[in-house]
Amino acid sequence: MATIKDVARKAGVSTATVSAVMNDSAFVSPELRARVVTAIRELRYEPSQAARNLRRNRSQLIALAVADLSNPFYARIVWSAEAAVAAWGYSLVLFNSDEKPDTERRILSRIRTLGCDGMVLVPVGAANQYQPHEFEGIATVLLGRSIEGNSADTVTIDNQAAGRQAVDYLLDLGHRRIGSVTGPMQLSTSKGRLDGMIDAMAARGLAPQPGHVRSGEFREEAAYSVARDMMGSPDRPTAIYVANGVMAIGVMRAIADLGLRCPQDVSIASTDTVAGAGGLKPRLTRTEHPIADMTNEALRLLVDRIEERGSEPVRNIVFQPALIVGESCMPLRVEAG
Amino acid sequence: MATIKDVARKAGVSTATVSAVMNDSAFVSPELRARVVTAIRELRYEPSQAARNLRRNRSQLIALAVADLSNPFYARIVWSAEAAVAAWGYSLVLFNSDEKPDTERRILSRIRTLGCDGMVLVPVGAANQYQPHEFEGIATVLLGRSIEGNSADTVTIDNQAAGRQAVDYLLDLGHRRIGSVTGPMQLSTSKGRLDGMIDAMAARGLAPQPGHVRSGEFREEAAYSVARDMMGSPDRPTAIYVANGVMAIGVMRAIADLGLRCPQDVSIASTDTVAGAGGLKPRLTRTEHPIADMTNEALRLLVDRIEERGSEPVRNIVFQPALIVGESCMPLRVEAG
DNA sequence: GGACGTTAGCGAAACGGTTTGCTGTCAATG
DNA sequence: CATTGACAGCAAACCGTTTCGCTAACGTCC
Repeated sequence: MATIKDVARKAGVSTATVSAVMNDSAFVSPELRARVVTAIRELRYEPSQAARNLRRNRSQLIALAVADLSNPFYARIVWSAEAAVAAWGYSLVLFNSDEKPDTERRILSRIRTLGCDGMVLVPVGAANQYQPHEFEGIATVLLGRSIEGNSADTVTIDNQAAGRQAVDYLLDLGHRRIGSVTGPMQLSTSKGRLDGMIDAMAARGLAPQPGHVRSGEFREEAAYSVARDMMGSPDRPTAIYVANGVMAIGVMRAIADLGLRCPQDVSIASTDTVAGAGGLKPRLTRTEHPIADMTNEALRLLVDRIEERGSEPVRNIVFQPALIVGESCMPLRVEAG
Repeated sequence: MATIKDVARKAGVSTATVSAVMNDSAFVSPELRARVVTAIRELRYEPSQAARNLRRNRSQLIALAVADLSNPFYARIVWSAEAAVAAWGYSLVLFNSDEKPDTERRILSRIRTLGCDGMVLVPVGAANQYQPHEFEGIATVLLGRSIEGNSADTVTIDNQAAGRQAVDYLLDLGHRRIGSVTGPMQLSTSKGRLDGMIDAMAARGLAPQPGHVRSGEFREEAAYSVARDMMGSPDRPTAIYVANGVMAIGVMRAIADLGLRCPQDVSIASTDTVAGAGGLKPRLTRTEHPIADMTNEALRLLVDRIEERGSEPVRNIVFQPALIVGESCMPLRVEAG
């Protein structure tokens, strides 16, 4: 590996001049510049990022820590984030906390020692599990979920609106006994979506029955067993609002295994899905997030923080969900004429 | 941020001693060790990875460059790779070449300047597009696809076997007019799978009709238009072998849009799918790859190369595909008694 | 008791860049 | 002609570690 000294020697100049040429950081006469450029090409010189990092105290690395890489929703975020990070001239270091606060803690520490210039984090823990020093000295944007009391920038969706939209749709179809399969209650997303549901029902003088609201991990399996349990009883709901995409798949599987049909016997609406890349039948009625836009915005905010160093006020960007009507819902059949 | 010098001063020792304590690289008397440990804790000292990288010429970074992050197949690889990389004590830097050789070239250069200790690459170009120096001095494992003439370790599947298995299955169902929608011919995967198909047919004295073999980008849209074209003509095939998962979705969509049914009118078999996370209906008959195993193996080989420095012989690991029978194929209906 | 081996710990030289003065040159100016 | 200013380019300091080679101090053995 050629170093800057080799280039300098070959071109008959000082290393400072080579550095100036590399970075366009000072004027260099055309003649010398040409000699340097030639030497660089001939030696196939590439500057050592490590040395540069040490001196500049920068790493050109942006960390992304998502909650669950097996979830297509996060895979989609990763896709967008890679493109955005590259476009800003950084490289993406990827972490998966797998919804485990302990793993997340290790990741935060790792991000710190790697010296990443900034991080985009989808937090998985309850607000009180975070230490302030875990965020000190590193630009941070929280994506999708927020942490109460944390002073980082956030990019989220309006979860209450999502729950409200989906459940309003079910109510408009005539459903009254509506259940919900939702995520862990310590997460802002789960809580917001459920609140939205309760709002929507309350606005019509209704409330979900106690046994019809179940929460569990944001995973297909958890949703499957919860739904199977809930839908087994005779006073089962006629419609279900599911808080995320992979859970919706679990719920649909549970319903099929119970011998029920969707949408004829049970209507299903969800939030946040990318499930099945369009191939799932019936296609889910759902509220979608503008994932790519959200991710781009998160990186815009982050790069802004990294490069401005300024202490602008905290920014909380909230995106609105949009209802996408599929084939997973039907008007309530009146059971006795 | 406290440096090693601050710690040394506070503990009344030299930086060499602090370093020895940090790395357990030399014997330090219990007394001094205790003083150093205290100082480290009190100053909340964390060594600068940048300085360490410069000195050790290591970055603890492993790069993964995949061909298409929007493809669930690669998303699955990313998931496995993140876990494996973390388990080996490295961090994952992720790149997406988006099937573009130019982008890939930039990525390779970026990986080099970042000083990644190694890389796992899903190559997207033809063999003659690579310069030997692009792989010099950095441990490399090619995953999924190989590059003819390249001396890196590889982890691939037996593509011919995959094509053969899938097409044999279609032949066993009685199909004779079998078509194929496959990927770009400069890729080892596309070529191998098609060869396998041709082998299987040749073994029964058959050959695909010229217009029934179409290749295009490994994308849903490309497959859609190619399939629509091929299936529009009256002598259309009764079965199609599709070379990858996202293409299979495109083909199924094309068939539905042409008013044909799968499997009643057209049987479809594919290779390499993770499509639709199990939700796709009808479920595809396909040959699957052990993606997680392949990825783990790739990282095992890579870490081995990184840490052994030895010049063991090149290793080419080939995994066997397995046929998974879904509902997308039917026996050929005899058209005239 | 001197020669010699061990060994804990230290000082200083790397590692490969960037950046800050500083120097020497040359043209313009009074 | 002496002074000044602009400016191209350089030498050296610096970033925060690791590591090599050395030095004392100490115990051992003839």
